[in-house]
Amino acid sequence: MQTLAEFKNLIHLSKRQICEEIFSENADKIKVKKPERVVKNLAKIFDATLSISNAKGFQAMSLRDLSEASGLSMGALYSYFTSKDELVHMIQEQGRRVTTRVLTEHIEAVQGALEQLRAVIVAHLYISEVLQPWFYFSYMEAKNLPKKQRKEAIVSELGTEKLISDILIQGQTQGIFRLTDPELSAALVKALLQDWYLKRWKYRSRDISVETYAGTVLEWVERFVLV
Amino acid sequence: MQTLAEFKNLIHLSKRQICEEIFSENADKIKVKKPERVVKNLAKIFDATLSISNAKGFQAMSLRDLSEASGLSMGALYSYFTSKDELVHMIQEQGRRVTTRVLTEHIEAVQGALEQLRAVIVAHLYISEVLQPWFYFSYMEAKNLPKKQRKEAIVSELGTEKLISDILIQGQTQGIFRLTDPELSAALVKALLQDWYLKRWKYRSRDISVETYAGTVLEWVERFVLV
DNA sequence: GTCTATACATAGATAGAC
DNA sequence: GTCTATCTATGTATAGAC
Repeated sequence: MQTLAEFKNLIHLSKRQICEEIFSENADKIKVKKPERVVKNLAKIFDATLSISNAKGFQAMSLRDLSEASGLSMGALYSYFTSKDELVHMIQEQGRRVTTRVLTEHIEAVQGALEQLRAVIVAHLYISEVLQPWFYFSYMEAKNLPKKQRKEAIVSELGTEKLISDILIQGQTQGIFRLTDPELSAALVKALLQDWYLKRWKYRSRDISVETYAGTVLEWVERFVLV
Repeated sequence: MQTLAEFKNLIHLSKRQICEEIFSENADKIKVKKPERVVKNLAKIFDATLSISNAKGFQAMSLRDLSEASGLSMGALYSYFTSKDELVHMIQEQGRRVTTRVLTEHIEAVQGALEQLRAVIVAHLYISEVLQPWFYFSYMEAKNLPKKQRKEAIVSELGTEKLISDILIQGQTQGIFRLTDPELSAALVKALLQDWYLKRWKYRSRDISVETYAGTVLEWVERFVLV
């Protein structure tokens, strides 16, 4: 099984690079034009947003809180987004893009249903480890978002689940897996994957590493799906 | 396996009864004195609170929202609680009391580790089905609560998990179960239990009944823990 | 017991100086 | 580009009539 360190090397996912992507996607809405400055300040803004929101909720985070934590004045903040809703949208959009890319790349890198199942499980756990604040935020705030963004979140949730159920179905037609309901099985796998980033405080306090967790999930799933 | 209908008959859990308990626990803080009236209005207030909060978040629910949805004026609301924090505390407290009672009763009703494991899994799924809005609320809002209440929520989370891990350990010493890490296994079981009430929209849209879900979880868990 | 009216604080957002 | 000062809306909570 791939380790987290190997995974990190493979994906080259720097905070800087993510913010650069966000900048180029939202260049029209961001009033500041000097790329280097934008990237630096966006990183501060996103970090602070995730940190405060994950502690007490996005709605409860005032822009004065954000101003203080990010080190930018309220006026300056509004040079990087035009409303609180737009801020959360930028964050959501970018996290989804990265996640989808990483998962599909890891699935396509290997052959065979069992290998692909292992790949998607491990990749999901590792990417949620690397981007834990984003995953937690995304899960917890989804229901509080404006309607359009809520829809996007649901599509995304079902999308990753379909990656898993497709693999399960493929394995079943190949005679490798045996399942009564691949969709339900995929949902349960997803639940195990999500618990990692939802309860990270618990696993950390028990010194459970993501590799240990991944190993256990793989055992559970394989014992259930394999013929 | 017990059905949901049988479970409901067994626990005699009426909304009315729950609100009566809340009343007697908080008689000092509630200004209205006529029991019948209090119970009726508390039910309206709690229903509306859970419904609005689960749609857009407790913090985003204004007391004007709550006033409109419950049919009570803002002034009247404050006859039943003295602050928004106290309202959420009443709700949390009561749900926890009911849940703990139901789970321990169901565990103590049967003998043997495997039977107890089955009992706690099914009971947890069923009680979270009956009180779904409360479970969802409790999970989603826990991190946004004031410090003292947040602690209580964590204690409660770890408490139910310990019910499971104790059973696992007991089964292991009896030679019925084989596990490398009972605590981690209990955590994974809990994750599966929680997914039921966290994603109920998904399971409902797929016509998965709680009995079907319970059956699948039992299969997964048994295949993993049994020697 | 419940209502309406209102006090007071804090929220998001913007204008204009630098 | 960023700041301070400020506008307006909305929040929680309460007072006092009924």
